[in-house]
Amino acid sequence: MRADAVVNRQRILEAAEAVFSTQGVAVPIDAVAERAGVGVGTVYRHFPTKEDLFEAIVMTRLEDLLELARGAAATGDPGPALFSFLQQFASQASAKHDLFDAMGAAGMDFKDRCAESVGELKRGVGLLLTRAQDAGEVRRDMSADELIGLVMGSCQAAANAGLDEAARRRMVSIVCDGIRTAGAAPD
Amino acid sequence: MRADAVVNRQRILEAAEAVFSTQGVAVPIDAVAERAGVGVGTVYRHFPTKEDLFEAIVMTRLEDLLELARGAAATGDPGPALFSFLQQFASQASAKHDLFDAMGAAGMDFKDRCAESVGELKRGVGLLLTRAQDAGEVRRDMSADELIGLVMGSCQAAANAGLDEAARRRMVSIVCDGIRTAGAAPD
DNA sequence: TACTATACGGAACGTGCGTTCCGTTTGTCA
DNA sequence: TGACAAACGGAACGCACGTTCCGTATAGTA
Repeated sequence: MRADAVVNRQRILEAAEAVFSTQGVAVPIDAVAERAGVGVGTVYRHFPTKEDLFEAIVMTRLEDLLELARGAAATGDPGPALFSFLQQFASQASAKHDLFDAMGAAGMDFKDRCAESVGELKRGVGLLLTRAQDAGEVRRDMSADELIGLVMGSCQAAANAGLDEAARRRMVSIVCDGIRTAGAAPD
Repeated sequence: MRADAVVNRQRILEAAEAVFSTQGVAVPIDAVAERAGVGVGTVYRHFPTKEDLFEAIVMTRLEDLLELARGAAATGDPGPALFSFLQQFASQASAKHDLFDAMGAAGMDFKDRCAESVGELKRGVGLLLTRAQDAGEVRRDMSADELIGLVMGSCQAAANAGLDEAARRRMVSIVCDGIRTAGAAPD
């Protein structure tokens, strides 16, 4: 690969990361190209479709989150480990709007391609959840899907309504309190 | 207004109600026209823009919800009144996908037009909330915006993830439990 | 029944965006 | 430095969708 091609590829990835973060998947490819300082043709040589580019960005995001989940699983106290992870998850998702599109329905049919990674992340969260449930700190009548939905939903709603980070943290806290077993300390 | 025009207007409204419910605001006008059994031109004579049509549908939805909120406010026990209202709210929102678009960011700039109704609904929910807070049944460190965000977010996430009604009810229950003051009975 | 204002249908237009194409530029290597 | 493959830029294409336009059909009326 030619040297300038390597540089451009990197620039495109950085531009895409920035633009998708703030605008989500809906942003036109032209915006990515402009930000990267290249023509659209160049973007399409490196990433044959918009989905390919999006996939490249989101995959690393999902892997980071999975890493986070694994780290939490290695932490001592199951309940707090889960709650702390959920806050970090929410923080990531709020900063990177593309994650909404990746995990929810984005219109794009790229869901299939990321399905594996999303599934892996869900299993990771599931592990954290069952561990907390087995420790008796979290109610049993719920799934990882529902938990992720609650947290992602909060993030999305907070973003839509223009709420600040404090509000979002509070919303996630409410979810955490809601999944606690009655006996566990609410603080 | 001519008799056939009256009939068509009604058909268009019914078709729009049905189509927006299941597909949200993203559905093309052609789909509404086809379902109503009329041409697109006819749709546009009755509703000059897509936003006008959408507005007509969503307005009645918002009014219904406001009615629901007022009814709940007249109910005896502040806590249960709020919780029961939230479940009904969620049930409505899940059945009518356009409500997501109406209350969240829909891309469309029709938000301004419904802003008044949405604001009224928010105030209605706010009343229910403060009543429950004053009764000591719900935590004070939260706003109506956050509560609505939590419930709408749950609905949207449940819809995106293909979760069933039972899961959605559980999610809303978790939110309800999360906003309860520590002392209140979780059931 | 004949006339006219009203309403209808759907082809056509404008715009935005994903994607492709091709003439031009540039890195690489002898 | 000269030549060629690789890469570039951006105009152009195709499609989807909101909206408009106009020739045709029809409800209402005398």
